[in-house]
Amino acid sequence: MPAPKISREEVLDRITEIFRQYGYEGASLSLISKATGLGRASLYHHFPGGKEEMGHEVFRRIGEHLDRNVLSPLRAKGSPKKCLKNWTQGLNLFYGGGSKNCLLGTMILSGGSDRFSKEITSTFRTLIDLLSSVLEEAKIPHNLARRRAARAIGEIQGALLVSRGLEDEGYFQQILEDLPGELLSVK
Amino acid sequence: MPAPKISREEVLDRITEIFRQYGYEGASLSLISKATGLGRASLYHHFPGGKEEMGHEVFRRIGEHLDRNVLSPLRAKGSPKKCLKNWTQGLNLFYGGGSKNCLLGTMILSGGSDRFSKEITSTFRTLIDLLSSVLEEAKIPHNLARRRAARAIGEIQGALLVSRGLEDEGYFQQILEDLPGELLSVK
DNA sequence: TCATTATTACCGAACGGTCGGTACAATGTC
DNA sequence: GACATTGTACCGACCGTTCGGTAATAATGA
Repeated sequence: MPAPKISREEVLDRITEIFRQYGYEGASLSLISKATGLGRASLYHHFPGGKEEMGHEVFRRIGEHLDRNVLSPLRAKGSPKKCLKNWTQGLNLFYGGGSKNCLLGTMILSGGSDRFSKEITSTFRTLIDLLSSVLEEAKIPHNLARRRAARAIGEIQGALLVSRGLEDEGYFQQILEDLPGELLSVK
Repeated sequence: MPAPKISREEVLDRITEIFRQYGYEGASLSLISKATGLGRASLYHHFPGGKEEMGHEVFRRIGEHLDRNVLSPLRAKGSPKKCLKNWTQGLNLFYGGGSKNCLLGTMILSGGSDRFSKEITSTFRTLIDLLSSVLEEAKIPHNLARRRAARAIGEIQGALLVSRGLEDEGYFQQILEDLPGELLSVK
């Protein structure tokens, strides 16, 4: 076989970036072709299922990235406070300090909601489960932990959206800074 | 002149619904034509500027709705607590209990961000200004009031998005219920 | 009062262009 | 030669938009 110009994972990363920026409907094959350097035919060779298959693969890939860069701190041993600090740091990097959209949000509001509802809900659930388990480790009662975790996930999504709406990335950073303290507050 | 089949404001309301559901790019003229009962060509009679003019008009119209149904409680005389309660009630109605997208969020993440950035930022700013002024009336220091108000707007957006992601409208309701208390807490 | 004229509302058909997707021959590597 | 990979050329469907034309009402003048 001829040496691929570019690895499959690298292809997926670039497609991810297009989906993230333009949403599912806005991510045209022309854009994807340009971003990957692959012609239409090549794209269909790698993803016979077309755009929809690309979408599913992108979710798989983003799951890996999320796991490695964002979720891993939540699984690490160490004080909950430290865990959460590392988590928000990971989030900040993952979202480019507030400059990058979240693929989940973009997909939900740009026509991918029906196609990828399974991936979307399960990703949100994983996030909430993991976060709330850290809170429980900090002696926060189960129900409260779950409520706070769910709320925090919403806050992050909202912060990404509003910081874009206000054209002020500082907004995202602010929310992120305050999160660990509020999640662990005894109130 | 022949009697219009449908009033301009009614037309705008239906177009708004399409934009809200499908986003700017996803809202095709065919969809809009179907929703309004007007042929594609007729739409250009009412909106010579085409889809983009429709977008701007939709923002004007949604501004009116927002003002009447959501913002007015914040301007009313009365205890801040009462104001906020009425506000969240208005929000709940406005967003169909969490079942309807927010036009702002949808536009931001579906290709309308550049075209309508002026409308989007100014709407967010108005919301934050008004909300924070209510908090200041409740003796909350200026800076804290502004931070809490901004955070609340983000939470609402996040709640709408995540409730869709989790396919659980209860999530939105929950956030909404807790908001007034947290905005006014002395902590 | 009644025909005439403007004005307005609307639509069918078509424009050039892009969409996601496919058929197939050519290429390069083993 | 076998086979994975790719470029080219193409498809029908739909995109936002425009044009030519029709029909209904309002305003006009005799």
